Amino acid sequence: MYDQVVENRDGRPLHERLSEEFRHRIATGAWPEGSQLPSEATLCGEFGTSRGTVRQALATLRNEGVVTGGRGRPPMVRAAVQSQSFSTFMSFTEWAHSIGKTPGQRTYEVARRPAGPVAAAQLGLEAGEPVVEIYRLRSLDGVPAMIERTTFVMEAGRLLFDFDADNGSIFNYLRSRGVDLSRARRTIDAVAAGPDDARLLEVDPNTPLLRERRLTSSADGRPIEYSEDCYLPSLTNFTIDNTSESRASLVRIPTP
Amino acid sequence: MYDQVVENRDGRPLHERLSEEFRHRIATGAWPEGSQLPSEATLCGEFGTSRGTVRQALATLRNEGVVTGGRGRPPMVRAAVQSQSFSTFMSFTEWAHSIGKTPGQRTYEVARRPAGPVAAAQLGLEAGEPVVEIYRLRSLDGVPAMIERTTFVMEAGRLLFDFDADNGSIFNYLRSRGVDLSRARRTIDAVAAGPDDARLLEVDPNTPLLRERRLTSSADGRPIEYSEDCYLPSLTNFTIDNTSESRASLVRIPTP
DNA sequence: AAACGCCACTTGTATGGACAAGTTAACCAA
DNA sequence: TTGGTTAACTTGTCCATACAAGTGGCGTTT
Repeated sequence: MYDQVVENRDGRPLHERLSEEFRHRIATGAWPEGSQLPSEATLCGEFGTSRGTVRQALATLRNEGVVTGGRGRPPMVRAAVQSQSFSTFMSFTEWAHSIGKTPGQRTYEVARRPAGPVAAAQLGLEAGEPVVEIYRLRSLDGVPAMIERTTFVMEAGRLLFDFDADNGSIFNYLRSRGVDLSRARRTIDAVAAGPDDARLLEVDPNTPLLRERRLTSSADGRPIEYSEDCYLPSLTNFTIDNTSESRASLVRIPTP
Repeated sequence: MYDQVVENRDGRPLHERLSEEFRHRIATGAWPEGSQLPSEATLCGEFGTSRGTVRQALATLRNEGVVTGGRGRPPMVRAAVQSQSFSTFMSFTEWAHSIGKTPGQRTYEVARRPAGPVAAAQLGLEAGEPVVEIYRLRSLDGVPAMIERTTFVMEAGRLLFDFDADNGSIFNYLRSRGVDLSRARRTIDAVAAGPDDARLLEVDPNTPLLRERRLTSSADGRPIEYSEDCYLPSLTNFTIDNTSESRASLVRIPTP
């Protein structure tokens, strides 16, 4: 019955396809929130795999916070915020589509200029080295939602002059051009809207904004992009589930 | 040589002691950031355990983002923000100590009163059911840092009348009294400081604050506490590392 | 009826083996 | 010297097994 899950030897690991199937069952309500899911032995029988593989699949759901556990206790489906894939979390465009809204953008500037001190420090450059900066307003269903100030190292930035910044996702474009974007460090705080941002977001100056500073790097740690994104908190915020079983990946830190 | 790690059969699982030892080596610089750590086979030999156990220990470090991997590629120590344990993340007092600062608090109110609509909805109560509310100013090294408005269900709240709220950690106190606090959902956004909060934090009204709304529950999902904590963003912010390998546990969501 | 103990079942922990897939370095050949 | 191939090594995946530890239900005993 579920042979298409197991037989599909397209290279994807088995435990990955299993965890995907489990996620799908939870999303569709086949395994409702709060219900206890089948025992590991049952799942082994259903998919014809070993227990280790089933446990590996369940483990990925566990540290997404979707499934609880406990010795002797059957695992339960937990009411958790649904996790987002890396690309959904990185790309405003993809995120907007995933929540059923239409993303928009208006680009005010694409410029090659010497790096400022903050961006240079984050990107590991000397202040004054050339970078590409983009200044955009992002909207959801036509309503202004976020201001984006992004600084790219030249390696990635030079590609942007061939890109219509008013049309689509920079993240997906750069990926398609072979740029390795696979790590991101986000720091979240609050700032008052400056006069420019306030005008674009159509709010009063000094309105509090939710700021996300993001340093995106390649797999081997070379910085590619530094961005300061200011969200209208009435439209967007950030959520995380924590449990006592796992160490927190989101951490509270003192400002230097 | 490392027999004390393996031989210590005090009930703690072996893979947990291993991952702790690994974390310790990274923290002390025995395994410097950016270096590649010993092969799994080497670690098996060193600790006398099987490969599965070593891999399980490494896996916990992996989804904290501390260690990278890859087939054929030796695992490397990644420059990541150090993770915080659940209790460090939950308890302002414990967090302050972990960063070498002295926590302070000044309690302005401990009151039993009917639940307001927001707290009641979050805690799953009828509006008007009795709850215990606490209003506190938290400080770091004597400097005001955060305003805390917490609402407890009576089951936990009744214990607080026996507690000196100006002295120590409510979280640790409740835990010691047997209250099960093991899950938390945090939502982060930005708000303008109201007149009361501004006066206590010694800032101008309408200064942007970093707001964390937190619903803490027991293991089986019963809500215990709902809190709205407003941080001075100049002193505190939140940070998270993301990679393309894992689905994001921190998610961006539209405000209802 | 309540308390207790036993037992089946479940998950957590740990071991061992096997193969696949990728990396690195040494080696040989042109 | 340069290029490509090979071989050793490493990690990812998957399997099978065994035992420990906790849960819940059943039945007996009190």
